[in-house]
Amino acid sequence: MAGLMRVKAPVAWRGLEHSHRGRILREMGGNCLAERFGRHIELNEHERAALTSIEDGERRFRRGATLRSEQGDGGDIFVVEQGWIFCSVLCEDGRRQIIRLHSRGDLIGLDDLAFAVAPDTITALTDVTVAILDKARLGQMFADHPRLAALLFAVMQVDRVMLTDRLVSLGRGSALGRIAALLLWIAARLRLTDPANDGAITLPLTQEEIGDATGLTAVHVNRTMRALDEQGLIARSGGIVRLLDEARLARTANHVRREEKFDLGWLPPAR
Amino acid sequence: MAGLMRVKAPVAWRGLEHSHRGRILREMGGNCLAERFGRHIELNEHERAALTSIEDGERRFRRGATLRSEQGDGGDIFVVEQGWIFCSVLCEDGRRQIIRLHSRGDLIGLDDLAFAVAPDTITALTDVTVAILDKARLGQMFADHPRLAALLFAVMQVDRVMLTDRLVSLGRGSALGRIAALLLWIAARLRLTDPANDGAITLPLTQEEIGDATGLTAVHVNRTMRALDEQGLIARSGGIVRLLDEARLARTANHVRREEKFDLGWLPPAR
DNA sequence: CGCCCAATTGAGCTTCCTCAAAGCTCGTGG
DNA sequence: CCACGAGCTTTGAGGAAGCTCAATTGGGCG
Repeated sequence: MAGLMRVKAPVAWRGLEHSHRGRILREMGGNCLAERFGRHIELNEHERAALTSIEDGERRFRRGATLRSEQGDGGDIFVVEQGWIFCSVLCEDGRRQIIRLHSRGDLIGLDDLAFAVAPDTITALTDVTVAILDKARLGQMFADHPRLAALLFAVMQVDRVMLTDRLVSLGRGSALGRIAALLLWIAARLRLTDPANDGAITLPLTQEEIGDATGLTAVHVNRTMRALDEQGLIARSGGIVRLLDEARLARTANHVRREEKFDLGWLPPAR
Repeated sequence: MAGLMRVKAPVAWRGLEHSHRGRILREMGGNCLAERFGRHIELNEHERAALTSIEDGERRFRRGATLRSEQGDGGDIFVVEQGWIFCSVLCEDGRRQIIRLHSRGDLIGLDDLAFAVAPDTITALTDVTVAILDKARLGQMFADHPRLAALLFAVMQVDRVMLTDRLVSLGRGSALGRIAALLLWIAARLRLTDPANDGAITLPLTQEEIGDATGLTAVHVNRTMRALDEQGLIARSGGIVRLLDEARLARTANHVRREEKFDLGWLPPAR
C-alpha cells in the first residue's frame, strides 16, 4: 500500500526527461512546425524554409513558469519543442480549470490573433523548450504559402475537436470516466513520439493538477485513482501509471478514438 | 405560479421568428460570410465576390432535422443564415452533451476539413436556413485571398475561446453558474443582431436541452431556474426569460466578457 | 534532522441525480 | 367547440457522487 501513487511532480518530469532524454535530444533542434505539418503532407523546399523562417528564436522555461497570463494583453505565439505545457483559467473562488495540455509540436497562444486580452494562462508543467513564432511572418505565410495556411487551418481543427471531447467528458462523465479519459489521452500523446509505448505513463501531473484538469477535487482524484487501481484498470507505482486494460478504460471514459485522417483534397496547390 | 416557465420549444422559435421577423428578413439573402467578415475588416470588391462564390446554394431544415450525424463520414460545411443550430455528442448511456449553439454568421462543420468521421451531430434547434459551402472553393480562397484566409483563421479562434469558456463553466461551475453562463451567452448572441435587446430572451431551448448543454438533468435545470428566479436574477413568463441583474448573473457564472477586439495587424495585404 | 510538498484516509455534508407523479399548453380530431 | 393526446414543466422523496475539513504518512531536499 505504502509507496503507491507517489507522483511527486518534480520527480515525474525528471523521470520523463531521463527515460526519454536520448530520443528527445535527437528530435530537438529540428523545425517543430515542419515536423508537425510533415505528418500530413509532403513539404517542398520552399515550404520547409518558410516554416523555419516563422520560428523566431527559442526559449526555455522552468516548471511552474508562466508563459502568458490571463491578465496580460496577449503576447507571443509558441510551438512546444520539448516538455509539457498547460493552459488554465482561474476562477473567482481560487479554483482552477486546466483547459488543455500541450506537448511537442503543439501551437499555443493563437488566441492572441483575435483577442486583446488572453483567455487563459499558459504555464510550464515541466521544464520546457518552446520556439517563438513571429506573428507578421505567420501572416506572410498566408500570402506566400496558401497550402501551408490551409493545412494550418486543418490542424487547428484537431485542437478544436479535442476541446469538444473534453467538453463531453466534463459535462457527462463520472469521476472515473474523466480520469480514464485523461489517462488515455496522455497515453495517445506519448505514442505520437514513442509509438512503442506500452501504456506506461510517467505522469507529469500532480493529483491536484489532475483534479484541475478534470474538474474534480484532489482528494476525489486520489480516491478515484485508487478505484481504477482496485478495478484492475491501471497499476500505479512510484509516479508511473500503467494502463492495464485500455479497452475497458475507453469504455468507462466514453472514449472515441480519433484518427487524424485528414481529408486534404481541398488544399490549394503548393507554391 | 402556474404559467411560469412555459418554454415550449416550438412556441419559442415561432415566437422568435415572429418578434424578429422583420429584421431577419431584411438581413437575409445577403452574403452571410461577407457580413461576418465585414465585422472585422473592410472588404474590397474582389474579396466580397470571392466570399459569395464560396457559398454554394441554400438549404432549409425544420426543427429537429439532422444536418450531419456523428456516424456519417463527414459532409458539408455550412454557414447559418437564420435560426439556431446545435452540435451535440451522444454518450453510450443515451445521455447527450450539447457542445455549442450557433446562430447567424457561424461556420459549422469545419471539422470535416480534418477528420474523416464527424466528431459531433449537427441538429436544427429551430427551423433554419443555411448556406452550403464548397470545400474546394474554400481551398481556392486560401490561394486567391490570403487576407480572407488569415481572417477566417482569426475568426476560428473566437469559436475556440468559446469552447474554452464552456469548459471552465462545466468543469468548475455550479448548476446556478452554468445556467447563468448559458443565459448570458445567449443574450450576448442576440445582441449581436439586435444591440437594443434589453435582456429579454425568447429561449429557443427546452429545459431538457438546457440540461444537455450544461451537463445537468432536466429536473435540476428546472429547480435551478426557479432558484435564479427566486433570487431575482431572472424573471420567467411564457417562454421568455428576462435577465434582471446581469452583473450578479455574471458573477455567479464566473463570466468573462470577451470583447472581440481583433489585433489584425499581422494580416497580409488584400488582393 | 527537520521541513515541505504531495499523497492518503476518515467523517460528515452538499449538490445533483433518479424515479415517479402531476399539471399546463397546444394541436388535433371528432 | 370540446375532449384527448403529446410534449414540457413542475414538484416530491430518497439516494449517490463528489466536496470540505482535518489529520496522517512518505519522500526528497536543504
